[in-house]
Amino acid sequence: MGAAARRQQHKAELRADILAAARSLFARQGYEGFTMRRLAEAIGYSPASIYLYFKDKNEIFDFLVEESFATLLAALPQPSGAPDENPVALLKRSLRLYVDFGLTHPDDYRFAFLLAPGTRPRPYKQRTAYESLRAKVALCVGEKLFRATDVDCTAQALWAAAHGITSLLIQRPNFPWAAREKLIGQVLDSAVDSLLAAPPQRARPRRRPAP
Amino acid sequence: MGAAARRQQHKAELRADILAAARSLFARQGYEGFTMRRLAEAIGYSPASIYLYFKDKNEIFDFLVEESFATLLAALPQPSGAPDENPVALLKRSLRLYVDFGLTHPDDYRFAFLLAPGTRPRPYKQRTAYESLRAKVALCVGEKLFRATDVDCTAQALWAAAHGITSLLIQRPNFPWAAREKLIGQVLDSAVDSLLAAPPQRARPRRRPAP
Amino acid sequence: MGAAARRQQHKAELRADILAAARSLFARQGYEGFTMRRLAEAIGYSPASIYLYFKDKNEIFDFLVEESFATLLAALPQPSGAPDENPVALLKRSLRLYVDFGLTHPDDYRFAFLLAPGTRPRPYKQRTAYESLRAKVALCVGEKLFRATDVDCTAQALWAAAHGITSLLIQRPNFPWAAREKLIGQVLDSAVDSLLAAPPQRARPRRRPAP
Amino acid sequence: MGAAARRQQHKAELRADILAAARSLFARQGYEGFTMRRLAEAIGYSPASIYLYFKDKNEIFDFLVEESFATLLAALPQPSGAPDENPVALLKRSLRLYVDFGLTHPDDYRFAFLLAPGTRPRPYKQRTAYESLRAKVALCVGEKLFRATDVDCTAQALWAAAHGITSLLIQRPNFPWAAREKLIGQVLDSAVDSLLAAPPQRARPRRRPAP
DNA sequence: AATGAATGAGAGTTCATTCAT
DNA sequence: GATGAATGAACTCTCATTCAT
Repeated sequence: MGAAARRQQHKAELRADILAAARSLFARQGYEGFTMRRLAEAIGYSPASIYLYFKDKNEIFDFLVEESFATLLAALPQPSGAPDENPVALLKRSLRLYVDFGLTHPDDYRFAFLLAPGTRPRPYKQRTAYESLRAKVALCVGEKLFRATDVDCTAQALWAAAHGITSLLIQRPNFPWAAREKLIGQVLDSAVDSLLAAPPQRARPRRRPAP
Repeated sequence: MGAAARRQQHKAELRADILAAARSLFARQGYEGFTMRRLAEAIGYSPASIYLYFKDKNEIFDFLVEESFATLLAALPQPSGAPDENPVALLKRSLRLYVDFGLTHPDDYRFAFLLAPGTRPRPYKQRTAYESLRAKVALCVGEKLFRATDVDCTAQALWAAAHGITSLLIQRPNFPWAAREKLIGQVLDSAVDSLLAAPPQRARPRRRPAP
Repeated sequence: MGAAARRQQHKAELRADILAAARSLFARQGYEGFTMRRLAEAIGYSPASIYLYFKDKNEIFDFLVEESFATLLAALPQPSGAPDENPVALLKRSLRLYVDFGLTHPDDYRFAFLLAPGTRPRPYKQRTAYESLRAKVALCVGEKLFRATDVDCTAQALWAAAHGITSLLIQRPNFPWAAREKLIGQVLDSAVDSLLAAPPQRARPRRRPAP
Repeated sequence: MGAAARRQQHKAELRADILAAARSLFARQGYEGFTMRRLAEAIGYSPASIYLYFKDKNEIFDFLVEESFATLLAALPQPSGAPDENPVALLKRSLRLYVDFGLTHPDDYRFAFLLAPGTRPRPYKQRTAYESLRAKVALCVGEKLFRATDVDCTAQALWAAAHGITSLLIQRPNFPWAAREKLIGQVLDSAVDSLLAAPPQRARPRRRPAP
């Protein structure tokens, strides 16, 4: 029994090693630049061994995509997570977490949104991440905090903004970007604030003298 | 003479055919997935024939990237194009043209911004497109039409928004997007309007008379 | 254990087969005329298999050149081999062994001295073979057995003679050569005997008794 | 007529240009490294044009080999050239001219004796050059100037010596050779002098008779 | 469970050569 | 006479994958 368990554990560990190495290679070399030989080398096993754990190169790729979405979902705040929080604040926090996830897990983000999606179109968990965002937007709309009422359109516009800055920062690391914090803040604030039913504090020109 | 001219023209046409086929293949298969043999098949010639027109695979790719940027630049409104236009309106029109370019020339957009930029880092015309946007933002800032004064940060935030919606629409054609017009409008309006020194007309709750 | 050993041996044998076939092909076709495909066919394996044993075509070629020089060096008599031997006799024996090596290992000789040396210039073991000859000449000169005192010039002249007859016999197998033994003997004897301080026994008309 | 003659001459000139360029390329790159494209470039014509003058690559090569032998033959002294000359002196002069020809026309020498002869075995004019040497040796033997009586064996031994030094000097230009003049002299003198019926004056310190 | 050995398929590229113009 | 255009065949080398051990 102990031996079997140990074997089981070794197998799980090796599988995890393969996936970790594969993720790094895929992210660094792209789908086609990735080779099973290099993966085998990276984990210190023979190429043939990989086939004991995965059917083929594609299966590894697909698994990683799924996993990356799962990781992303886990990183986003759960709708029920902070019950008393202002829905707009929650939304902003979510968007910010989304961007931060991309910047701290660029490989995952690449898998989820940037890697060869045209070539290999399949219905991933992708939708779920969007649903998570949509739910938070729906909350704001439901509480009439937003002028707009089209939940889908609004959620998608926010996603576009968040994805835009995230993907650019990841894919163009050598571009002379402005201060990262300020830049991300401006993108997200612009996207959210302009939706508010009442102009946000910070944005309103104070003291309007009576005519 | 007539024969020479005809030959000249045929050559130019074939060259254009090769480029068109190559662009499509690169965009659909990525850099590594693209093969000279498939390109040859696509144009109905032998692989060797391609080498009469281009030195190698790389030269084709590089040419297409440059060309795509050039096409994009040509599609953007020239700064001096409409002298009397409101700078903000010009900026909005530019962003809209940028998005439209991506949607009507998705392959070009892919070459310019989505294809394997990390793997093959080279100094493309990329920067010029950004400069074009930056100049328009500078105009708005110069005329104090924007609250923000950091030209780079603002321009980059706008680029992020435009790129975000463009790339998502291109790369996820099967996603159940909201009405395209409305969606694009919302993304760009949000991004620009929130920058304005005075709240935009349309967005401001008109003087609500005290009851 | 037995299985591993058997595998080991098979691998070594196959490697040797590849080298043998490659040597023959290189010698018959020259560097450029040699192809990996033909080599693969010659050994009854796929082209890809060769790459399990050698990095590339160049590595095979380089190995064969080195090996041929090593084989030649091993075939030459060691200077300290026969301490009591007359230095001139040792020298003659060396030259004769050199020629015999070329004739019995024509492919090796081709690699060492005839194959595309201008095109692929590299610092092979070449020099060592010459040093071996030079040392023997130096012995003769040191013991004042030769008239000449320029060791290098003498050694090189002897090399030229030996190389001349060897290379001609190898490269022109269809030429109507005189009796091989006699021919080689004449070339080498001429080259060495003419160097002797005192006319060699055999060549001098013995003590002519006064009539 | 004038036009036709001019055309004729142009054709002959171009043909000569092709051959000259081809010789240089073959000698520098070897048989396989030579390409029709490079040849075309060298002469400033299109590859197709070459085929108006020569059937194919092989024909060019074969012609050059023949031509090189012809050039060599022309360089050797004609047997009847210097009627009163000492046959041994004539022989020595011939051998020396042979070596000098190789050193001053290394490309020709390569074609005649060094280039891929195993791969493309054909009955060239080769024999004639040997016959020329053989005739001179026969003269010496006929006049009893040599101890040896085997004309073929002797001629071949001399050829071997001359070829040995010539080919080494051509193929190993970077080897640290002794003074060229001295080296060639030693090789040829050794080869010829050792054949003489009576030891040559110069070489043996004869018992100096008291005056 | 692990792998050494092997390979069919295919990559980019270059070649000698042909032929209509 | 000259060539631009074209190509079939061949090149070296790498890939994902299989299978006996």
